[in-house]
Amino acid sequence: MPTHTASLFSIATGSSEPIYRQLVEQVRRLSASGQLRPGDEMPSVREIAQALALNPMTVSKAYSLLEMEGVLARRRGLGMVVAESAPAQPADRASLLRPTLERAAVEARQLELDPDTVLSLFATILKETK
Amino acid sequence: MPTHTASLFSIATGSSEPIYRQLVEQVRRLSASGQLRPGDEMPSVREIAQALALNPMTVSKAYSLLEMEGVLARRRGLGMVVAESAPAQPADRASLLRPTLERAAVEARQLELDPDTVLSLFATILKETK
Amino acid sequence: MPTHTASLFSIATGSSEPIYRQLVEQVRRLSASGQLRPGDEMPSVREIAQALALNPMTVSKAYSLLEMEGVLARRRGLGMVVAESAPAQPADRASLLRPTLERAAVEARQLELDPDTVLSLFATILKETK
Amino acid sequence: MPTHTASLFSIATGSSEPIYRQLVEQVRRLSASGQLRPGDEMPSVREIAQALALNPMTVSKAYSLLEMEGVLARRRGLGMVVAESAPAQPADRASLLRPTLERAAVEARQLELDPDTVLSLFATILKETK
DNA sequence: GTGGTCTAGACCACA
DNA sequence: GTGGTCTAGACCACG
Repeated sequence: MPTHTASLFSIATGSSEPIYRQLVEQVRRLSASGQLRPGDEMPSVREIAQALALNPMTVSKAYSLLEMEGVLARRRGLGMVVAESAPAQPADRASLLRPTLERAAVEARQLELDPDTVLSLFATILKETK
Repeated sequence: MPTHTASLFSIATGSSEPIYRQLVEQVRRLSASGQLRPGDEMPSVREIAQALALNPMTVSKAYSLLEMEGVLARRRGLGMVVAESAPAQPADRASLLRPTLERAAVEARQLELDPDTVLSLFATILKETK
Repeated sequence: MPTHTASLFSIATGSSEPIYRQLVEQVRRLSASGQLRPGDEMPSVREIAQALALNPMTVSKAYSLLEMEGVLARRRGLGMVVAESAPAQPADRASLLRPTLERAAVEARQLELDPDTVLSLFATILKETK
Repeated sequence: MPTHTASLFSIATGSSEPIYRQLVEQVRRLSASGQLRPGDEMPSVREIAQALALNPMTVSKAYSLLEMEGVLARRRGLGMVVAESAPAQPADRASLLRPTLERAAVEARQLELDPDTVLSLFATILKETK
């Protein structure tokens, strides 16, 4: 199933997070959650670059990294597709979230915040985000 | 009350986060959590630089930013102290944690993870970190 | 509209005012007076550094402060531009001059100088400066 | 006539202007305007330091500079007095104000402000300050 | 003693 | 190409 829209992605050019990394992580998550499935065709570099007003090199760099990771595969003359071996197990999904949660835990400890307080705050935020 | 130890700080030189920013955020959290209180004398630039094997200018940059933020105050010729107006309310402490939690919530949603799963994972990580 | 000349700036290396601050204040005034307009590309750090025979880090420090102030914006990998939100109203221009005028007024009062004398002296100086 | 009060001076420790320089300039102006007259005894270093909560070295540095300038004179065993030769002509008084006015003129020019606008603004400020 | 500024020169991340 | 970070080492102003 081809993926026609470049609007899959939402890029914050003002963010401190590099653009290419935003792209990489979004594709990684879309793949892990099954919203992108093995065999899906990715939009071309040029298409994404134009749609998001980015430098094509930036998009290309993201694709290259995703290819090295095994999330995407390059099909000569056909563009990039989601790799057949792309992992989508729940366990992996959770592991993608772990680094951010660990960072939050460290910050909470430095702030000497009570774990229960932190958990209930996080629960509230999770509901707001839903 | 003077602050004698430069071991207040733990720096990860290998991190992608700039050293001066690690220092800024640690002081900000120590102040917000009340571990540094208004009037406390900060260790001198040279002291921290030597203790952490950093260039004095790196430490100085962190101090300058903290002064601009209003967390620290400069006593000319005498060193830096925690500013009298430095905020330390619990509400502020939680707000310092919010951005990271919000980011985690967005990532969880993109991964289509169940909120309860996420919360229990976070609870586990909080215990590990304690 | 790109800004081609680094000769926008005039630096007094002998002054007691730090170079980076001279740069900051000049950009601030050029922006407030409309000589630099939102979207204008600033000369690169290296370009200014070479033109004025300064260390690039000195220029970079000025740019960083201006970015924090919201006068300039960073386009990653592309250089700095004048921020869209940079203020340029006449009211603001006058307010930028006020502190110096207030200081002069206080000094005049301490010297017990007649206001009319002071004003005519200032008028003369304004003509000389023009 | 002895000068008993150290409250002659108002020091802003938070100002960017060095304390010793604030002292120097205030004495200079008080002398130029005749509020301090030749032969007047100045408060002792210790007295000023205690009254204003300053480091005695800071006060001493100011006195030394004023002595070098010829504004004050040291009378062994008697402390500092205002020098007999201390100038108080109106011309000198105005010249003490000139640097600040020149700075204001330069800033006004850089802001491309109309001289008449600047003058009327200054007139207003002078009235407020009176 | 304190912090502030500047230089020269290196390396990195980003587009 | 762009700006960001860091080091090593110097000098200065302040108290």
